[in-house]
Amino acid sequence: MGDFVDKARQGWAQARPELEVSSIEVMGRIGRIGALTSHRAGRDLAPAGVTRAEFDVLCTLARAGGPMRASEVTSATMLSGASTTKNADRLLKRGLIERLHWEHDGRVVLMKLTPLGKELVDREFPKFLERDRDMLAGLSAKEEAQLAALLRKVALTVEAAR
Amino acid sequence: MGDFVDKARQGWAQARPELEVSSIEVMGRIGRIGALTSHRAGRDLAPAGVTRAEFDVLCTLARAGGPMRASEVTSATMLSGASTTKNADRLLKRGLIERLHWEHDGRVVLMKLTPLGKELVDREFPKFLERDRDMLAGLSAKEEAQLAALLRKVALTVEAAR
DNA sequence: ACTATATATTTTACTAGTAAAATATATTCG
DNA sequence: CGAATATATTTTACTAGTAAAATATATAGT
Repeated sequence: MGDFVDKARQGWAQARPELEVSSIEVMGRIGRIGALTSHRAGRDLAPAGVTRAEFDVLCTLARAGGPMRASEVTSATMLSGASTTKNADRLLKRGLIERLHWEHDGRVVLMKLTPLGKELVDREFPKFLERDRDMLAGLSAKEEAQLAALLRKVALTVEAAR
Repeated sequence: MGDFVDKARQGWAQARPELEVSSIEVMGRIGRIGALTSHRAGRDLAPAGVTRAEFDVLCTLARAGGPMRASEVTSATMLSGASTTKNADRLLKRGLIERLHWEHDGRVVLMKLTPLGKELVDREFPKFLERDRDMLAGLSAKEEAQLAALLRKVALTVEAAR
């Protein structure tokens, strides 16, 4: 009994036996796991009234600890600047963040969690972490550490490739 | 010099030292690597005139080797059924797939690559694999196999959690 | 056979995301 | 200083994705 990538590999072995597809064993699984967990998080966040992307913004601000430039939020969330503006509008309307202007540069917009936004993160982020931990339940502590270290290497390569 | 998740962990350690966030070492990296590679693939596919999602449909059909139900394409690509219809419309208009009807069940729509669609996959999929291999260049063969095996375990858990 | 129910896909109405243009502010250099 | 250029964000116009309703076909129960 295999996972999605086992089936995909079998398919390619039949359809294009000459192709060296082994890299999908890693990259294909990363894509699949990422998509599944992102969908799942979106579903679980619906009752809280925020989308996956909005929650991502809130968490980014929560771990920054203080005001953050819109452009920093953009690069952390990997969305476009236009999306950051829209997410900020929606979060503002719900009273979860506030917009500030920076005295040293009038072009810059700072975003900051409101107490209500902090509450939402305090309530939802632990659930998010718990779901993530559940997905790793099949691994020993040692395996989890090994996996993290290997992924870190890949992440550094991918981030360097821009 | 750390990756995105190293920075995120530092942030949480400062902002919420009581939270057990170690699972982001794995799940956060999976999400980040997945998003980065997906963006990259989208950019690289633009000259070929297809989106990342459309290419995913074409590859799914290519490795199936023959006609596939629309619903099977939907579950393989993890998009909604409505998206499959739209992707099929666009790919049809470009002459990359054809739609067939199944004699045994009139509700079913079958999708199948045209020779032009096959050509596109034959041309673009190897580039896609090469980019993936480049992202794994920092790993030894043994490490890559280890990483694949660990991810497979996680994938099975995540897919079972459906 | 006939009604009710289930299934596969498409359509509709809407939301979220983006690229490029527009706006506003800052910096540089003659 | 002041014109040209650079930077940060927002607006505009558009594309892609979705949930739910609609459509079409199939299956089950009587």
